[in-house]
Amino acid sequence: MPGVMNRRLDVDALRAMVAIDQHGGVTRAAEILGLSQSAVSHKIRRLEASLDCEILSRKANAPMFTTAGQDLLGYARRILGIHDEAVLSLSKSTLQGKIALGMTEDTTCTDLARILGRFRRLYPEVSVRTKVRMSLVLQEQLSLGALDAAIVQVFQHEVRPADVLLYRETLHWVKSPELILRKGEPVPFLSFDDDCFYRRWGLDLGQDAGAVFETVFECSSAAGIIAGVTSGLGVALLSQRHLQPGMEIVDKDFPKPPDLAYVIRRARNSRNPALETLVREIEAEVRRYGTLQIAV
Amino acid sequence: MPGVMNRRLDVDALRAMVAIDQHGGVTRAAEILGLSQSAVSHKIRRLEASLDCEILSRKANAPMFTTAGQDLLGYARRILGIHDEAVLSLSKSTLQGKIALGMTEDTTCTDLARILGRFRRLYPEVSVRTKVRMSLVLQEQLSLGALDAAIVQVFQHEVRPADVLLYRETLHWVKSPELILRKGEPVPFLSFDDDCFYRRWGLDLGQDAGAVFETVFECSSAAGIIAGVTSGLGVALLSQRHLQPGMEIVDKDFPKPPDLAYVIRRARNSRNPALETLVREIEAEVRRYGTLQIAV
DNA sequence: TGATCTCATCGAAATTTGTCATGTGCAAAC
DNA sequence: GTTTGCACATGACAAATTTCGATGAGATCA
Repeated sequence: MPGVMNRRLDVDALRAMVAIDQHGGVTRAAEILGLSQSAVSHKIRRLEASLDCEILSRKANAPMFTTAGQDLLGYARRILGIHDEAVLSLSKSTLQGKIALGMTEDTTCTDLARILGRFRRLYPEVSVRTKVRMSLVLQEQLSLGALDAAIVQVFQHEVRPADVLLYRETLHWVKSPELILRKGEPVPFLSFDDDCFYRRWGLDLGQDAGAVFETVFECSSAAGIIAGVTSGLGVALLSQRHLQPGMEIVDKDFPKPPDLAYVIRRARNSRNPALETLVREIEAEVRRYGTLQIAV
Repeated sequence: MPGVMNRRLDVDALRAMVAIDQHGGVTRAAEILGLSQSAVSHKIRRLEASLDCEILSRKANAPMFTTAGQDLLGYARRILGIHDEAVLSLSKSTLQGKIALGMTEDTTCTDLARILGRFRRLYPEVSVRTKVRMSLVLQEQLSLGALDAAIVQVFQHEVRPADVLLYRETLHWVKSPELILRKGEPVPFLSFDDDCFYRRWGLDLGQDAGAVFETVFECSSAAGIIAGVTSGLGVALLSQRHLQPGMEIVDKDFPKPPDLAYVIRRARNSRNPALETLVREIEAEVRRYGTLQIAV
């Protein structure tokens, strides 16, 4: 049995435990942490060896964590809380200035509010003003210099080297099971408004693949599109996060849409240390929790 | 500047910081932690690089820690407190049994009481009985099997492989500045009683080196010897911890005594898991705080 | 000035961590 | 029953990090 002196809990291993709990497994936690599945497995193994007790249950139909694992999770959260507070506190510098940050409706959520709130407490001399618009508008305002940075959706292949990738999403074709699509007839399409770049991709699709799309409903909010789908009004393109239990995925009937990427995009020639710090904070938080929770 | 994601504070580096603060320097902290001085120096350097701020002040006549370093010390203590509690809590097992522990008067202190108190709370089924005796008595009782373990003083060269070394001490020859030693006359010697192994070494010295020692005062407590020295009654051998501001160190006038070691010594054939756990707890605590504080 | 002490730095050895490939177990589908 | 897919574990090894010992640099004291 290792002596007490040999028992040192690695902060990153504790963070891995919390990620496993948060995301429901070793493999998903590994993705979030940017490690391989086996690295995370090794970390847990090393914790278990160090403490000489089991943390994850290896039995079927058992909770993921053992009782000891649950106890350690509690300690882990406390340690990580102080650790992260220490890191933030000591990183505090005399940053100042103004930041104009854009975001889309579906990234306007409590997670981001918490990030911004903490940022304000740490850097009271920095003023952050946020604008909520759709992605194409945000991109235009970036190029006009009206925004310093924005969290936008782009297609995976449109990600730029200077973008900070937050996470990716898959788009799905969805409809209600009660909606019957007849061959040879135009497909009723539920569309976000002109500023949604999904819509353009969907309409271009109508020409390229021979399928005919008829826009029967336009709405600028995801909630509206979701309601339209569940009412059986038509077919829509929705990201994975927006899927509802009663929806039918009909990806096989239509061309596969490219993956989406959520990125922080900065205005060109932006050399603002405060902005860099904010970007880093947002990136770190997303890395820890995986996504920015949807507001729906 | 490193992103927030790269900032991970190593628990052992934080522990090194606390040891530096506690013991007044990198070199002493390294001894306590069982590392080389350069390893501790590297640890601090890595913390500083990770946080991109200075922790130790490298200026003369400045406090050891910078302001940021002081802040981080506070966090470090909180993190280590939770960390160590987690380790102890998860190590709790169904230990039981009886332990007879011996200790010398000068290790009977609040530190050890705290250790024993915590041990009792974690392992309520284990009964610990303590006896306070001088080192030679304790060693005899160990060999008789009357004790399971004891914290004893031995000369450095008498440390056994199975002993758990807690810390070392230097012995000094001391007297009061008002005591004048005349050449050719016997040296007045203040002696612990027959059970103190210092005394035997000191009397043997009288034969080996030609100096003549005359025992003018016997006392079994360190406090008594200290009082005799400060009263100018004679010369005594005292450990570093017992030195008082008004004492004059006269090491150059007498042969250099061997260093002392405080060890946990176990009875032979002792195979008690509870005892092993207690030994590890004591060892860990001493490693964290350096010494067991004197009771004087 | 020389001696001593403390911490920093360098080069290399030792240790730890992460990756890749593969193994193992379980559940679902056929 | 077999096959397939998914999740985590394990082994070998490379990469990264930490530690050691030697030495350098600076400060202090006699």
